[in-house]
Amino acid sequence: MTTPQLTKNQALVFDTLTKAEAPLSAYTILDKLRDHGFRAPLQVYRALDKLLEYGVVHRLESINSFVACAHPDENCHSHGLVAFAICESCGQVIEFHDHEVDHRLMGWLKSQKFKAEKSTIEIRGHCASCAA
Amino acid sequence: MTTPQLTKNQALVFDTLTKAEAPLSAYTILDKLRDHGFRAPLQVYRALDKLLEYGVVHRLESINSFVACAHPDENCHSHGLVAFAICESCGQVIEFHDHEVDHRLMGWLKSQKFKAEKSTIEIRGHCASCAA
DNA sequence: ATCAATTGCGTAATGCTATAACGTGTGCGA
DNA sequence: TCGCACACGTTATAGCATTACGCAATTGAT
Repeated sequence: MTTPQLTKNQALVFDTLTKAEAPLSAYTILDKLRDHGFRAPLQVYRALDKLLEYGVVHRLESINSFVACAHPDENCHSHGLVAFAICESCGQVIEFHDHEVDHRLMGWLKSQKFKAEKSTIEIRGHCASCAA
Repeated sequence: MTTPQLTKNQALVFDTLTKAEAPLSAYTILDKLRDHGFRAPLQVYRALDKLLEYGVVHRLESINSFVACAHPDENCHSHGLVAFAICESCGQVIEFHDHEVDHRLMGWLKSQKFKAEKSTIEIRGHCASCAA
């Protein structure tokens, strides 16, 4: 699956996330885009939905925020599982793909006859710079 | 760490979660406990905070809900990582502990000099009964 | 070319999730 | 008995997400 041409709103949201150094909440994105004509949360959520669908943005469930995918080149949907380490001090996010973890979890799910659709792996703590 | 005697509110919330067949949101718990004198969200959240601290309840970040721990005997804080499979049809949750996954993730975190504090592994999909 | 279906967009209103900021009562050790 | 820690109760507010409605642009089959 290749990423289609982004619409104006989608491009604005994506650019905002790309330039940010930490995950942003939908409402933070909204505030940053008011000068570009954004007025309501739904404009952000609709763009985010598409960007998530295209796999160029990730949602961080544990902090209700969004980040641009760290692998602009490849499409993230092909990576299987993705894990995130989220620094609670500086907000920085490290993205991680591991086939071992993937394989192990999938094996367990299979043994339970569970059909996986979406997955979330998020570790919160402190990054190297912030861990005093 | 052993679980202290629960207060009245904590016990009410814990019982509600234990009897439920699926995860409950804080507000759902609140509604179920109105007859027992609960009137405000904070009463629920305060009880939940303690129950989470004691390790007898888990928070499911991806669906903003809470479940009683599936291992009443042992204390969940000792298990290291916990993974959940959440059925999007029936709401049932399967809890899972795996040292392999644990070890692998911890290894990666260590290589990044990242100090982990809280972790979330949640897989959403359909359980054996619901996957038509 | 036209009509229908799809998709994106804008706005307002609403609902759900979580916390802040008060103050009260109770038990307990110094 | 004073001070502290902790649980509790209430009100208000902040933060996150969706529902519902209507319009505009695009596509694509007839």
